[in-house]
Amino acid sequence: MEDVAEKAQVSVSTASRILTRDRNGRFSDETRQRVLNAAREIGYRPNLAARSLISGQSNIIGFVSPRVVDTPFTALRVLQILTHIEIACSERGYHLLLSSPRYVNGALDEHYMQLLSSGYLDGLIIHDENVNFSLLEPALEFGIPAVVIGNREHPYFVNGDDYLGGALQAEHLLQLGHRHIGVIGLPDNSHYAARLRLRGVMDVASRMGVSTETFYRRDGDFTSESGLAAAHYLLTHHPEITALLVNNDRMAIGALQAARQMGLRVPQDISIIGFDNLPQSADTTPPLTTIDQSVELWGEAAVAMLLRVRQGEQPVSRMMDTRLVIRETTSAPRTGGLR
Amino acid sequence: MEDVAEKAQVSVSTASRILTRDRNGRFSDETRQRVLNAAREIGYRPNLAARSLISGQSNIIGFVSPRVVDTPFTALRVLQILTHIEIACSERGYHLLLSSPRYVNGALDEHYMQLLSSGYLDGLIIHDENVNFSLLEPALEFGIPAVVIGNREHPYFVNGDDYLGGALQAEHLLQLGHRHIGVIGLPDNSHYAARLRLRGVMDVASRMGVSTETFYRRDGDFTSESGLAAAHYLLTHHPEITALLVNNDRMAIGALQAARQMGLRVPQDISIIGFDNLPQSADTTPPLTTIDQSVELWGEAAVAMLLRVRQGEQPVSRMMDTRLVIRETTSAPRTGGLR
DNA sequence: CTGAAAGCGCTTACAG
DNA sequence: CTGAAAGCGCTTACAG
Repeated sequence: MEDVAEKAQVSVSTASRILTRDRNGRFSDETRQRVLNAAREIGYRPNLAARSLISGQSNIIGFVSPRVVDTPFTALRVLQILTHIEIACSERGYHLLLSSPRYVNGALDEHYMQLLSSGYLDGLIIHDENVNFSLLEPALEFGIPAVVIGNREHPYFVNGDDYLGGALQAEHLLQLGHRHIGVIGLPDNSHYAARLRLRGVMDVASRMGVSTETFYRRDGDFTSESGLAAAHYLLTHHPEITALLVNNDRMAIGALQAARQMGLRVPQDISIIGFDNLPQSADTTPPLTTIDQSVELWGEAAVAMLLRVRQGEQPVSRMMDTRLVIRETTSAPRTGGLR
Repeated sequence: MEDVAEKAQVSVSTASRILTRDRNGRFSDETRQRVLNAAREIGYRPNLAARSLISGQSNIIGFVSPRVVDTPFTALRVLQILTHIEIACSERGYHLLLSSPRYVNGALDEHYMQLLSSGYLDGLIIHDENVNFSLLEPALEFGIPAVVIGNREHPYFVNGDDYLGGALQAEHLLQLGHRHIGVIGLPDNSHYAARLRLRGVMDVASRMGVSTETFYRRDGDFTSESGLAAAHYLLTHHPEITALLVNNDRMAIGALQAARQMGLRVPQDISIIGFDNLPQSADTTPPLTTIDQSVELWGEAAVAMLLRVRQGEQPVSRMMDTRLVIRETTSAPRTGGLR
């Protein structure tokens, strides 16, 4: 920068002001040109660390998603969100720092704390789906502006409407005529979204006057293996089941395998509906009926919201569009009754 | 930091030295304790931006993967690698900065250049698979230590053995007795890996004395849709084909759908072999035979290698284990001859 | 073993 | 419209 100033025959202050597009103080067009040219010739690029030190701004946004035991559980959804966060950040000139804090002995890992206090972060997008612990609180303690994905207990969040999604799942199956339904869920005290999805299911049943006594529940753990096991269990113990309502697509894909292994045709013998509409869900055999939550829009929404929070505004949280995607794994139950 | 020094009744210099575990200068245990305690009580955490400014070290490692047009082409593999890079970084106290540079009018985007010159990066892991442009060169110009994934023209790389993988694909199919083989590849002038895979295929054929005149090739573009289209084309135009050898799993999954749509049974009527062993490839119907390249180990390997490069060492590049994973989409061709 | 002082590369009141 | 100077929070020769 000194070199630039010298070459343009101005002071370092002037160079700095022109290069940072200081809104105050106008400069003669001529000076500006001299500085800009000099910078270009020298190939000057600002040192962000120095700028960050003094301005308190780093132009770095953090995205954190907890690592739970060994399960990168919602990996695909996280990737989708991450991809779009990266695009949104880069369009706005921000860099993206990624971290996946874990819990060791019930405490957040030191590395995350260290990041929060590093001065590196202008803001944080927190993927905070787990009921049992929060990545948000420490961030708030450090005064870092934050926006949350996956949980609605924070003033600023971006989410799908999980309750509505669950309702759509149940409505679809019930309208098709299914009454004996296997529900593959997630443990109640794990994720916000899972709880809401199931609540939506139950509320629709009661609204439609359908008894949930012939709903049989078996929980999985996000993975397709657990979906396979749960489906196998349900279909074996409750042969009257004609449809499987599954809490996420990964487990639904497992359920699809279970049906195949048991020699059941989908959807003729058994209907299956998932939740998430992963990219791969259109490619299953047969293609999966599921719930879409426009995750491809979440990243942009989260970044935009975060930047407004930084500026002291109070943006309103967003519930993204949720809709039923009917493909080929659902149909009316066979009239013949039991399989 | 000043507060810590004051509280511990030492100079700022001393506090700094103790807190950074300066290898030189020993300190009386008592002083050290005083400083450490003071730091703990105050909840002192270093400002990394300042440290970075002076030391020239940021403790940030960058991972970049190019965004090619609108195709987040190897998205799943990238995620797998990214996940493990993140783990490896965090275990070593490094943070991870993510960027996905694009090309605008043939030039790398300004945002990437800005990142390179920001002083934020201690090193770079570059996912550089595309033959047509390189993210590596600009990094080297800025003198940033770098390690490459997906390309072996750089001194330091981590890769799978794509040539061997292609050879394994072909060998498997040929040993089963297939001679009329549809090859779904990628354009020759796109990716290093794709080219090598195909070369392995061809070399094995000639080594086994099998004519490749009954190999029919049709290229896709990574996506399952393109795999579906290519498979459909091949199976329609060359009904004598008994096996499909596909350059990646995403396209293989599309091929699986094509077979299904055409009423062909896999593997009885048509065998299919993919490449990558994506997490979802075990969950297809039927489960996909494919090539595994231990991608779950690449992240750790890349980070370890990068850190050694930073220290001025010259680590040897790594070619990761590549092996055939036989599942249920391949079998001997039907003896009856044509379908 | 410990401290005073300079300096990393930038920005920003404060003067003019 | 422009410059001299202080300072962001830390580290590191240089002395003692």
